[in-house]
Amino acid sequence: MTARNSSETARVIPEATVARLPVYLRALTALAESGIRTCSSEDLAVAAGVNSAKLRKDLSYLGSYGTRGVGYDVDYLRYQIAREIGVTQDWPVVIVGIGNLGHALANYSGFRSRGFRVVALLDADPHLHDELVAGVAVRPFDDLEAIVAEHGVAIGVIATPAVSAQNVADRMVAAGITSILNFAPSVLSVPDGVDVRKVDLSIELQILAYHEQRKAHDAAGAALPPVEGAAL
Amino acid sequence: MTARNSSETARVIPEATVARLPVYLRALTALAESGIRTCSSEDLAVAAGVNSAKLRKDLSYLGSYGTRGVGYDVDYLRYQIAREIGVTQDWPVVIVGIGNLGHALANYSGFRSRGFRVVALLDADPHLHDELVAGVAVRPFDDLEAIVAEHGVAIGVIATPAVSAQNVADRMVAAGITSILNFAPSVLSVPDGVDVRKVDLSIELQILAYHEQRKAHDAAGAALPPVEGAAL
DNA sequence: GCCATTTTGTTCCCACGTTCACAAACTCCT
DNA sequence: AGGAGTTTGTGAACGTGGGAACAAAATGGC
Repeated sequence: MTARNSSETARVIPEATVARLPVYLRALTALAESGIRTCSSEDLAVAAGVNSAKLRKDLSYLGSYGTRGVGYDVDYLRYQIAREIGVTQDWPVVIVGIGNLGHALANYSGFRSRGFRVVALLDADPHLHDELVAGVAVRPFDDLEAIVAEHGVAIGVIATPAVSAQNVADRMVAAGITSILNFAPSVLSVPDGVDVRKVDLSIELQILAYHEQRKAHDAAGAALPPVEGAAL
Repeated sequence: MTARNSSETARVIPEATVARLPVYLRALTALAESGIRTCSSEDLAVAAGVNSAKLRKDLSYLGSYGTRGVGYDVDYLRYQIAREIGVTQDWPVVIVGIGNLGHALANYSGFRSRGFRVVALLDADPHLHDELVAGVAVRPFDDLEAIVAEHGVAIGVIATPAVSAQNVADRMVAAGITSILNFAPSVLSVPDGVDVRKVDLSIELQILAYHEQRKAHDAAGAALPPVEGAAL
């Protein structure tokens, strides 16, 4: 029951909607770059790959930013979503674990262009220290606390092997980080109030493999005659 | 109604359950490596970071592999889940787009250890051709069809820039690939029967940023008096 | 053999998310 | 100005998923 700002209405955006807002943002940016000034919910829904009713309901959680009979002003809606997500401000980020994936993340241009600024790359391996990756020098993991304090870092990215991940997360939380993006294949336990999101490359492939196997299985089952030979 | 195997029951596993099976598999592997032979649903639930009731319900979709009053045999359950997902067999995979992320994916050991074999790395850039990445030579993108046909590839990974992603997906589908893991920040349109899963690094960060902003906002809102009354 | 104990498998119920369908509201044309 | 045509915003129905609670089944002690 914290005090609510009077200018905001209900202000309870469902988690599923939050996860789609960045997709809408990207679609709106693409439309804007095509020179399109106005779009209908149907247009935007197609660009974002969702149902238009869902899109309208999602946007309605933010407010009434469209005009009936007309549609949405691309730039205006884009700004409103960006403000809602928080990407109009600058988010300092630290990346821990500069292996192959850490390299790729440090070089990923999609971060900087969306308000995320990589302020430090950390690794426990001394051989990597002072090496420049994407123009940023790799520093010792023990510098974590100083860097977090100096830059006011709230978001940390873990790209270490699984065995180190929990230790890194503990140190991050102790240093004051409250949001963690975890690429290590391990379950992190963190205190309440700390958000963790997990990206697991091999899990995604395994989900695909399951469906792939089912396709093959179903096809074989449909192709073979169920009557003969299939002794029960 | 396609013909069903007589030994299988309903065999409709919810999507949410499918997404968790790889997590259970990983947790079981960790338990097995610790020398644990038997575990309760509670033990496994803790290791996987889920509720034990949910875990039991998930496993019940596969069959009755536990023993009441005892628990689950770790190795047996591990095999059953692996078989259900399909990771007991070998899945040839092609990766298209050998930039920073493509490099990281090619080197990711979590693939090979789970039944996924990278049979080819493809890139349109001739400068990369014949370069060895993780022991595999980079080949021209135009070799896609030949490689898919030769190895019977069903799963493709897209790690190209956004502008190329749809074209790569179209070529993959035409070549016979029916499951795509897309790391490019773009919405792919594919025909029915083709599965696409999307991993978007910057979207994950944006979701964290939203929650981070809300934390800061709530804290400020609790400390400061309401600002302006924007009544209608 | 029988009871107490443990733990699974399942049922029931609630909350969340998705989709349909439609009234409200805006533009444009005559 | 008024009506026809669009398109948003939302209420209501529907489906999926999560969690508590419990009956069923196994073990072990006596």
